[in-house]
Amino acid sequence: MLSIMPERTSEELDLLFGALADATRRGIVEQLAVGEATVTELAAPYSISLPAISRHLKVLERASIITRSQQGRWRSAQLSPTSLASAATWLSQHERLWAERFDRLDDHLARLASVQPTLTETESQTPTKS
Amino acid sequence: MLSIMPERTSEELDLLFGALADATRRGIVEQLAVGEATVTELAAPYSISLPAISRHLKVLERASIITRSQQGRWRSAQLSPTSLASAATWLSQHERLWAERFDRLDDHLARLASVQPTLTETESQTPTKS
DNA sequence: ATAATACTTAACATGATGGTTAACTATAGC
DNA sequence: GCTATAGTTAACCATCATGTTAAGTATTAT
Repeated sequence: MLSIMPERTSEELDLLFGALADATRRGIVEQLAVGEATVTELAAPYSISLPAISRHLKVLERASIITRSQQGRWRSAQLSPTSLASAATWLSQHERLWAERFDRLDDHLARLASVQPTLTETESQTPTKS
Repeated sequence: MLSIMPERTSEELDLLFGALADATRRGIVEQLAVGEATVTELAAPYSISLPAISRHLKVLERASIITRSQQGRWRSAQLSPTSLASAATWLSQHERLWAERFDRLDDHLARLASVQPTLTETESQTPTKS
């Protein structure tokens, strides 16, 4: 398999998936997907304290999901280029072993690539036995 | 036949990503990708106790990553059809916002799709764990 | 019936998480 | 210099996670 992404160690994957296993942190990632933001901006949607946000950011940074920079007294966070892809790669590698399921994901991704989809559609759940 | 995954609640994503944030559990998923296996078989590669494995399986089950069945006194685990796709979907939806990175992943997936193996065998258990 | 096998559940120790408030650092503005 | 602003670090607390061993359940084998 062509290596686009560097091999992640097990610990790196622990950090990566672990960082995503929290709603606040996923929210921050979503917010950062729109664009770079300061800590206070990132904290705004939540009712938790700034130190709590600060620590969430540290978790995301340790997982290489974000990078941080400072200008003046403002520190901004931005999404790291390849991070989430590592998680996606792990998933796709294991999904690959279920052919139809993989196809479905691939189809899904292909559509996402082309246009902005309307995200509600009845789905046909076909339980496939291995 | 676009099958967008069902919307996952935040808690479901917590469980999903949280379950993958552990090397032993990812190992179990990898093992199950080869085929269904019993608890003892799944435990074999690891130096931890059976109760520990048993609990890991419960975590994976709660995250809907696996399902379990019982025949006689043997309980086997099998990968659940749509589970990992939910995580992959979340990732792809957020990756989408970085065009080139997404394209790279999409390309990657497309290549995987073309070399797709058909792995529909029964019980070939090979405890090769690293 | 008894014993072995394949697990699970219970009880417990320990460390990691996620939140808090209080105190600290550093820059910006007056 | 003084004060407000932006953020981090420290200390603490409650809860969850992950491992252990011991005991329990259910099925297979003798």
